[in-house]
Amino acid sequence: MAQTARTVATMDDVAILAGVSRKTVSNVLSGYEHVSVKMRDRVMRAVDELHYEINVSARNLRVGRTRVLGLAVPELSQAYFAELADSVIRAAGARGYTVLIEQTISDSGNEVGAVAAMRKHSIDGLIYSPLALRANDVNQFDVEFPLVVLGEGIEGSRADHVTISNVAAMKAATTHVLSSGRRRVAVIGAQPEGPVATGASRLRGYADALADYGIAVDPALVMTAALWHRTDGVAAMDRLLASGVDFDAVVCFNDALALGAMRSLHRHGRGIPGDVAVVGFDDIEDAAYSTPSLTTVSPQRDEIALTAVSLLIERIEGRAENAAPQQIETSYALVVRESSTDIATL
Amino acid sequence: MAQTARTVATMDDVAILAGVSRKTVSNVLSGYEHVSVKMRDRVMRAVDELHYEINVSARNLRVGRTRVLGLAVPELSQAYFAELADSVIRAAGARGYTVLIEQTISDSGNEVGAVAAMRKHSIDGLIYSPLALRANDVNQFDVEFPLVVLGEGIEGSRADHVTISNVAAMKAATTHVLSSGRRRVAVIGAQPEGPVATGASRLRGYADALADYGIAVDPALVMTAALWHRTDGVAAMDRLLASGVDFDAVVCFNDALALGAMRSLHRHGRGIPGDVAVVGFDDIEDAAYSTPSLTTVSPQRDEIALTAVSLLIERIEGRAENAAPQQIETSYALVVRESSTDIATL
DNA sequence: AGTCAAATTTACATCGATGTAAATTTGGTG
DNA sequence: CACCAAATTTACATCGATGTAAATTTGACT
Repeated sequence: MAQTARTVATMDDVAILAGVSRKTVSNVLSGYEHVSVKMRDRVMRAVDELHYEINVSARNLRVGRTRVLGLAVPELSQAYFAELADSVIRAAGARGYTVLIEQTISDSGNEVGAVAAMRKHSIDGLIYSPLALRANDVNQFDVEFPLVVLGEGIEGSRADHVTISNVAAMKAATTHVLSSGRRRVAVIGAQPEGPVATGASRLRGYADALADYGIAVDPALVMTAALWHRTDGVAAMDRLLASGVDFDAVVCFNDALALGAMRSLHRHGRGIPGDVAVVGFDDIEDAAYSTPSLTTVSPQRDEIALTAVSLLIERIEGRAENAAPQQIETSYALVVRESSTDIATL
Repeated sequence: MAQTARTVATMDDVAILAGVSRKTVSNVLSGYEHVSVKMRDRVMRAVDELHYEINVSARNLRVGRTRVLGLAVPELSQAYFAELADSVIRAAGARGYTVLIEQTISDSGNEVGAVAAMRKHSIDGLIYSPLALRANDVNQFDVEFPLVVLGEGIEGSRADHVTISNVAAMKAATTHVLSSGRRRVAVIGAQPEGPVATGASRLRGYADALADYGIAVDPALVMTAALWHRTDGVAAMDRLLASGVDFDAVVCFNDALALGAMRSLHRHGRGIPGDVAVVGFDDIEDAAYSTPSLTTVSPQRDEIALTAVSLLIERIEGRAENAAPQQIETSYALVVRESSTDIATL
């Protein structure tokens, strides 16, 4: 019987052993306040003796809630999303919720709608971190349960949005390299298929920073990347180098792109930061350990996770039932490391 | 009402609309074979019309299963575990199961037992990937549901174990640097608090390789690391360099340690692979993109995940109820990259 | 001691799907 | 056309916990 599930005590068993009714046991366990100390002790003793654990399915069925939050991310193997998931799991755990992770890339249905249908009864709400949002993605958001989207709000969205200040953060990153005297600043990560929320904002932050220095955006320095994986960063930098255009810095829309770009630069014998300064975005763990270490924009992951989880739980537990959709901006910090400073930091 | 959960159709509603009994609907949906085509169509039309989705809690309560697998890993933010989780989620998904991830580090109870109690009714089985196992951890494994442990089996364990061939893999890695003529091979990752399964095996693989070359293990070259994070790799290499001992290669028990070690070497002006060859273990994504790229042992993550999920589901669905605990070794491959070859690969 | 309100416990229906076993329909045969 | 077996559908109890409302106990106060 080593691996066979044993029969497990039910609330009735506890009640019988304690010599009370089932409801009394339920009251004790759910912390109902008007229960005598004597009763509570008696019941708890029975609970301990039987190693009783509540049957979640039964409670869920009765209450209509599961205390499970969905988290939909493109794929966990991308460091940013893994670290985000880590934070979300902790934040949810602290509030007594567990997290079910969906990977939206290469799962059959890669839209919220699909997740929504599948999970209608198994999650109380969903935190959705899309790769990129387009204007007409709004209708995806019309789902059966509360939804918090990580990323900029889009016109007409009825979901809550939690996002870093993309324009300001990217502007700060770009200004950082400009302030060290560099003037030919390339950018990697623009979306090839037209503007989408996050990418568009980061591009604007880049342009704004240049504008402050009286520099016009040079289209030859704007590299697109369909996805934001390392390999796309390598490809983009390869193209940039092949084009022969002159540049002395590159700001990337995420760290994976930046690490890929550094890989390409290294292979082509360009010095970092001597020939080219590199800046990323996300502050994934690798950024601190790459060679050279990567200057990057650090979003406060824990803050994002906590905010998203709180918002979601408010909606779920009905305290914010009819409140208008919220759009919350979280803070960021520019972490300067070796890839953008000519003087070694250590 | 934007964010309020609406009332949702039940199986009874479908039955009424289709003009049949509830059980007939259930039969159609669960794929019972003796259902007329006419009936099936009629029911499915009603299902579509009402956008009916089955209530998982109710089904779980009735069948006593949840079709949810637990996955306990130390922390998702470590690339290896994130990539593993990715694979497990896909493998489980293909079998119609979903995955609930537990992080065992810094969650209140960091033992399987704790997970077990909490999740008794919410998961059908657990895949446990411990950081390190000691002999007396076996008693943790006496839980209410099927358990598959990722890592070497330990004496007396009644769980199934799925593991890479640690001795062989580490021996191959060590032999690789020896075969290129290096003779002073350091190792990072030995467990300071006495031997535990995985670390002990990898250390043995290292020693075996040296033995084949007639070299004795030099304790001065064996560096411990309490955890296997990048920062521990940095610390270990710092200590090694500070000790002044001579070495021309280092094999590490995982990639994070190796990347940390490379970071330290780089900072101290040692060339890789010129002065020191570096080899890791795990083949996380960063390994391919580090500078220089990292030679490492690649466990077949998908194979591990698939094997673990299959074993677990066999136990859950009762087809292997009383079979003896299994111990399955999965394959590995040595991926040679720049960090161990003097001739640049690209 | 008698009353009444508050405190506490109890009985019972209910959440939604499924297994069992009985009831009914369908179809093939002689 | 009657009859039996096979195919299909139906009724009903059940999984385990919780909310409602009624029943009972407790206790304060006159």
